[in-house]
Amino acid sequence: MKLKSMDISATASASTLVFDALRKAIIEGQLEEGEPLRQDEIARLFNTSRIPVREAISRLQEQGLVKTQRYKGAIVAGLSPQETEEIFDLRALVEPEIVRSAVPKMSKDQLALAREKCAAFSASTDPATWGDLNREFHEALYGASDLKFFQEIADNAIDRVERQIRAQLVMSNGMERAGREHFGILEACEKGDAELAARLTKEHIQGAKKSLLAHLPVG
Amino acid sequence: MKLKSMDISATASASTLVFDALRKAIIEGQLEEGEPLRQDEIARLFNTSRIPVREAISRLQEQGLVKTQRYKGAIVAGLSPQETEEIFDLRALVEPEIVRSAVPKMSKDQLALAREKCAAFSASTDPATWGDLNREFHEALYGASDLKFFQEIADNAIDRVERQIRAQLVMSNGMERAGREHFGILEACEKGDAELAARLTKEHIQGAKKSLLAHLPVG
DNA sequence: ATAACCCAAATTGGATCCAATATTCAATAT
DNA sequence: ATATTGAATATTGGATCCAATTTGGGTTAT
Repeated sequence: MKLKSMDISATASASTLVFDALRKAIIEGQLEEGEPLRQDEIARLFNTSRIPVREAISRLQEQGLVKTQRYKGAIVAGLSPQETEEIFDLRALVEPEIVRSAVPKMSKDQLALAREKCAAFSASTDPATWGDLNREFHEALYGASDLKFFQEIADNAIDRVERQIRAQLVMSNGMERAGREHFGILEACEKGDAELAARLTKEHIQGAKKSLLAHLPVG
Repeated sequence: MKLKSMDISATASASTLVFDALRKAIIEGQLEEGEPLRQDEIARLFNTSRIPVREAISRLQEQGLVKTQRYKGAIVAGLSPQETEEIFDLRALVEPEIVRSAVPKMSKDQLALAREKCAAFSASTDPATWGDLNREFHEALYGASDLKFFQEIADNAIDRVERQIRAQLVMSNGMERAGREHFGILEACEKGDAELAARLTKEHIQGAKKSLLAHLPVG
C-alpha cells in the first residue's frame, strides 16, 4: 500500500516569513506609523538577503500597510481621521453580511468556540492581549461564512485600523462595552437569528467608530 | 534662484511597469486563465532581469489575479461560478455606496464627462472596446466620491471579473441593457437623486450577475 | 552668519550568479 | 506493455554584486 503524501516540512518561503513578521509588527504597533523600513536592517534581522525583504514590502504596500517612494524606501502607513472613519464605514457595510451568511451555517462546535472566545475576551485583564482576543472572537464568528472575498476585505480593513481598535478598547469603557456587545451578537447567533446578529454587528462597529472619533484630534 | 525639483522623467520602476502590463494582459484576457507566467520569458519580454518580474508577480498575487505555488510558479487565477457570484455580490454592496457618496459632489464637468462616457459606450460597435468603455463610464461616475478605500475594493473586484463582464456584454442583449441602465443611473445623478442612483447601480450589478449566471455551466 | 554647492556615505533598484526544487524523458525491471 | 527509477533539463528562490538616487556634512562665496 502506498503512503499518503504529506508535506512534512511545509516550510514557507523566506519572503512569506518576512511578510508575516512585518505585518504582525505593524498591526500590533511595534513599528510606529511613519517609521522607515530599512531593507538592509530587516534582512539582517531575518538572516536573509534584501530580495525576500523587498518582496515582502511590496506585498505590504499592496495591502496598504506601508507606503513606498522610489529610491526612498518604505514607511509604515498611517491613517487620517477621515480615512479611519471610512475604514470603519467599510467594516460596518461588509462584516454584517459575513455574519448574516455565517449564522445558518454555524455548527455546535463553532458556536462553542465563539462562546469560548467571547468569554476569554471579557475575562482578560491584560491590555496587551485584548487586540488578539477581540480578533479571535470575530474570526470565530466569521469562520462559518463561505464569503471568502468579504472576509479578505474585512481582514485587511481590520489590519489597517488594528492600532485604533486597540486604542479604543483601552479607552474609557471601551473594553466593557465591547464585551457586552460581543455577548449580544453571540446570543443572536445561538438563537439562529441572522438578521439580529447582522444588525448588532453593524451597531458594534458603528459604536466603536463613534467612540473612537470622539477622542480623535479633529473629530 | 533655484529651480523647483520637478520629476521630468517620472519614470516608473521596472517592477511597476511589469506589474501594470501583466495586470492589463490578465484582465483583458490576453493571458488565459490557468496559463503559467514564466519569470524568464516575461523578463526577456521587458528587457529586465527576473527580479522586477518576481516583485510584480507577488503584487498580482496579493491582488488575487494570479496564484503561485512554491517552486512551481504563478498561473493566471480563475474564478469558480460561486466565486464569481460572490464578487458580484460584493460589488452590489459596495458600488452603490460609492455612487451615493459621489452624487452630491459631482461638478458640472464631472457630469458632462460621465454623459460623454455613457454616450461613447452606447455608440461603440467594436466589442474589443466595450470593456474599457464600460469601465470608463463607471470610473467617471465614481470619480467624485471621496471613498477611496471603497473604490480600491471596487476596482479590484472589477479587475477580478473583468473577463466575465466582457463576456456578459457580448452576450444576447447585454450591451443594449447595460447602455440603458447606464443612462438611467446617469439621469439620477444629474437630478441629484443619490438614493435612486445608488439603487439603480445595485440593480445594474445584480442584473449583470443574474444574466451571467444564467449562462454559466452550473448556474 | 547664511546660503549655495559639492562630494562621500547611505539606501534603494536591478543584474548576475548559485542553490533548491520540480519536471521530463529515457532506461530498466516486472 | 506498464510501472519505476534516475539523470538531465527547466524553473523558481535567494545571495551577492553593481548602478542610480537620495541624504547629510563640510566647504566656500557672499
